[in-house]
Amino acid sequence: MSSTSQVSRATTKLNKGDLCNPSCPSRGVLEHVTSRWGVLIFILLRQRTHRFSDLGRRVGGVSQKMLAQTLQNLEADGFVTRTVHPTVPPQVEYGLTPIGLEAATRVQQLAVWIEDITPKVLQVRAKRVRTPS
Amino acid sequence: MSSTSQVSRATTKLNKGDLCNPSCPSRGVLEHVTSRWGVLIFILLRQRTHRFSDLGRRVGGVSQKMLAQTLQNLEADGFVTRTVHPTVPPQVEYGLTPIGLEAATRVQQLAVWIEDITPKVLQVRAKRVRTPS
DNA sequence: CTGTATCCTCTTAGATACTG
DNA sequence: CAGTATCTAAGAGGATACAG
Repeated sequence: MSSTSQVSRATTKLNKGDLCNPSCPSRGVLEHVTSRWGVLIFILLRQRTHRFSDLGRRVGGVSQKMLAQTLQNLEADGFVTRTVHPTVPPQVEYGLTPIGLEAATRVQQLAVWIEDITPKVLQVRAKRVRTPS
Repeated sequence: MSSTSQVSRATTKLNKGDLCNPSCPSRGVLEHVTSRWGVLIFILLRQRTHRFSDLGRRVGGVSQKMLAQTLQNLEADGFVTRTVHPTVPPQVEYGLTPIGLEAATRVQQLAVWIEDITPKVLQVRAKRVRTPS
């Protein structure tokens, strides 16, 4: 508990291809980006900016809590912008930073590919249900 | 439990860009591929085939249970091959199918990019800690 | 409208022990 | 070696109520 020297070195040092290391900070970033709701938020924000309730309505099955939490993570990482319009009632606009747009593009490319091959995956899954031997 | 008509229609129909729909099957596939351990397994298997304990050693922080579970998911989806060599002691070789290789390549591209921008993300996070206003 | 706070449930995931 | 089974702890996540 008291040996911090190793830890501090581990968290400040960023080795390439070190994702398999549990203390690699990139792992946290990757998990934010590829998180269940993060992916969908990226895809929606890439089309246009959205308001909070907007996102809540379009992302099927998300709760307010997880929506807020995911948005805060992505904002803290510098992917998402949060703009408060001083109107009444309050209106908050979520968008993407330049780096967020790049992330969104990459994530969506992966998502589109997944959608493309999903039929094939479903076929494979279905076959595996057959009685083996 | 007995009304299968609605469900079967929902699961067989694959609309493009329908990821926001909670019942879209692509969401499950995407979650397998981008899962915490799935990403790392893809990256390792892209280099070469690995044995079970091999993966367990190289993927930092994974338990046998999660390793087996993730591998089974990816195998059931048709991304990962599992070859049992009838030796003693038993030896099981995990590798990638053609479609798995494609997935691994895309996943790794994303991972590499994340590693690239992680320093920037850490800077943003650090700044947010400063006293606001 | 945009959240936060609380409570509560259910899944995930790790540790350990055990089997073929 | 390559898993499975079981137990348990921690966290994800949802519903509701409430605040600014």
